[in-house]
Amino acid sequence: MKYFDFAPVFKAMSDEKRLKIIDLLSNGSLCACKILEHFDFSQPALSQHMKVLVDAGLVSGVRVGNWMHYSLVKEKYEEVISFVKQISSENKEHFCDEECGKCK
Amino acid sequence: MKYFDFAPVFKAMSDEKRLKIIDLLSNGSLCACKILEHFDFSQPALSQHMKVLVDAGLVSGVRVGNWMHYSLVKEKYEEVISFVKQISSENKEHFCDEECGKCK
DNA sequence: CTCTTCTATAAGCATTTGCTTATAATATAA
DNA sequence: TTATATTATAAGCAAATGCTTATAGAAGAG
Repeated sequence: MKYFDFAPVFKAMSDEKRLKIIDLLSNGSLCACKILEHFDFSQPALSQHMKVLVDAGLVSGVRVGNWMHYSLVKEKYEEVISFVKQISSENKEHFCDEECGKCK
Repeated sequence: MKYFDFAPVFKAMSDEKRLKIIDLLSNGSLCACKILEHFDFSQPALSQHMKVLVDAGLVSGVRVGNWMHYSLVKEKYEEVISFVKQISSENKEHFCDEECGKCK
């Protein structure tokens, strides 16, 4: 089942600061140094957060000279939305379609 | 910003087994013992997973005699969907609406 | 080249997570 | 009551997470 692929995506979204980073990037790309201004932690900490977001496919980064420009991968959020719709909806194939015999 | 409230929800969804539990419950409620049949881990491990899902508001549990009947809180998934839409969409108020001065 | 700026990586550490086994709590049945 | 079945909690442990400081790498300016 493809939801195995989404666990790392939700893990990347399970941190308040990373959600804030996503929000910051929603109106357009920003360089790392600009994102860092919104937080109290160190530059390496941000670099690690960005790596988590990039590895999850939620954010992409391109180097422009000395700066890393990060931006949202919009399609990924569409995928997340349709996944949440699918996993929570009835009338689809899933693992347990037999009755629960134990529970009377 | 309300996305601070969603970090725990995504944390609950950041585990493959818990996503599988959500999928199992999508066609109707199941008792814990029936859910457990789909996994290799112990009964206490499942109990802890269910607690995470219930605490996040993704699943509700009611005791029926000896059994706990778990079911999805459908509205919560609608909330998650609209949150993902909102956080990834442009043209909304967010933290950083000034230009990135450093990045020329 | 050297120097500076921006970003990434390495190592260390405290906290959290996810499991285990053992035990307790809850509810039914005899 | 006692016995059984289902679920929850406690304690312990290995692995993962998120931060720190120190260092390294990458790119532009002089």
